[in-house]
Amino acid sequence: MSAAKQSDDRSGRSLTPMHEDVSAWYGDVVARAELADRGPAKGTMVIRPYGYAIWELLQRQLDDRFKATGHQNAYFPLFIPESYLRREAEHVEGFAPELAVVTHGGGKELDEPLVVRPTSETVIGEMFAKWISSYRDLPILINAWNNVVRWELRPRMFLRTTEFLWQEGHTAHADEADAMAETRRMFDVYDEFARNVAAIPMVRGEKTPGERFAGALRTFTIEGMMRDGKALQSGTSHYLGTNFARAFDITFQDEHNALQHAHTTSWGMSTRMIGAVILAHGDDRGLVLPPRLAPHQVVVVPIGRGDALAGTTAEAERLARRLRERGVRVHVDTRDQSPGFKFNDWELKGVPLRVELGPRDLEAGVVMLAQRVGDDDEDGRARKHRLTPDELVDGVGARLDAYHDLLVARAEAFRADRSATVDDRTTFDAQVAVGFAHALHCGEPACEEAIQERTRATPRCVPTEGPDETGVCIECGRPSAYGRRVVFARAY
RNA sequence: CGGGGUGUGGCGCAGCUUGGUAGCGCACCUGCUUUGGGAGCAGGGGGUCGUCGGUUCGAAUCCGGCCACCCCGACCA
Repeated sequence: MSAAKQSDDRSGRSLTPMHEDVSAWYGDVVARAELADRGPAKGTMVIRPYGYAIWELLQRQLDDRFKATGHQNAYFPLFIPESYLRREAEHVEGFAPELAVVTHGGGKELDEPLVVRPTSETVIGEMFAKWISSYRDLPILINAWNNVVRWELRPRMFLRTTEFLWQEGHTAHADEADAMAETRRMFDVYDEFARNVAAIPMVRGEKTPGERFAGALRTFTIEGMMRDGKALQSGTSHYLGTNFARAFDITFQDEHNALQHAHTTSWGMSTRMIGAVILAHGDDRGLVLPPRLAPHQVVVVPIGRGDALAGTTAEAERLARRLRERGVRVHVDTRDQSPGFKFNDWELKGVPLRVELGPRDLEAGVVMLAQRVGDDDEDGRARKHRLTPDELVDGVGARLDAYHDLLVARAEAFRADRSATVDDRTTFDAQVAVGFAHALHCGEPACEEAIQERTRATPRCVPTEGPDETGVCIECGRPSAYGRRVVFARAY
């Protein structure tokens, strides 16, 4: 980034405007909202308390969904013998370029190098083989919360770092139908989670062969649209067939004494989802957090000086206690800063609701309420509404829910505005420059590459829902594949 | 790996052309005054100028090597 394109005042108070330079804006927000810092080694990231609090909320709500669908958590090792990766041909090929390999330990060269897991299909396959011998052992439904390492050439905070946190689900089933049902079930869980927790409407679909997970037969993905019109893959669910079962001897005896290979699945969502939240909802004032992921859903700012401040602070604490009783995450900002500073700071940090409580309010028995987005005045500032403490406390749950719905509706409207069905190349090229293009495609990898070469757009997915349609490929004119339109976009 | 940049207090930068031993803004500390949209004044702390070597009486500045990081492409959750 050239110095000239950066904000005039990156050290000061203003963020780089999003329309000016999304990349600089993103970096500013991550730093100034105290989500994360760069680690000392290239591509590494320190997740700061505010950012980690978001991750914990995400983690908990996603984990609840895994438990509700019958999964159990377990932990598998960080180090994997290098030879394991080689056992599944496509899998090695896919991951070889981004592996970190440990060659020395305890001051000695290792007999066999150890790979730092880029994902755990192989170790888990090995363990499944040990644990499974009968159809009665199936299905086995496991999830692991861990860190993985993929050597990245071009890191970007949260979106693509060398080490990242995620969960990886791994299951084994007696037959294809059961494994496919699992693949789709978790795909639905991710989609539902993205919408109902992260407030991001997703395009649901299946990856084209070229974009599939290395070693998978089918890969399902949820793709969100970011504020710059680019797509972000936010969760994937794979049907692995018997590929890993054959590579790791995951076999069982069925009801008829016949030896069979298990059908496996895997599915993951990562800290990248935090990047999705930043890029899907943020604006020129900074972060915009969906209430279910906001570490503070409400911030109360007491105003005044001297005795008056002591009075408003005491009242703010009382109010906070009442809100907490309703299960709301509240923070009272008692820092020695001006009110104006705090308003801007919490807007930057994306807090959904702000309550101001000054001497005049205390006198009148009211509080002032402002919300982060969706209710601005002509000057682009949040409108302030006068409420009694009772009204605030009684209405806060509904207000947060409405705010969540507002974020979803806003993101849907934005996506609709930036999506189009296109049938000619000129329109296609213009469309992928600003958003999603729904187009017919022949399915040939070479043709996908030609499109990417020219427009930097890739097929994101073949939507799972939507009308059947056939015709000719937008690029080469040959008959279309998939029986559906394909969503093309530039992607993170 | 290709292309483009940058390395100077915590952050952002100036100084380098024309060598003379480091400065500005923000942040930080202290005090007083302030507090309804990023407070003011005064005082103060903090930097072997990425690194190694060379030139020179003297190097942030000139020369050479090395290293690191950032941005744009190819790979990826």
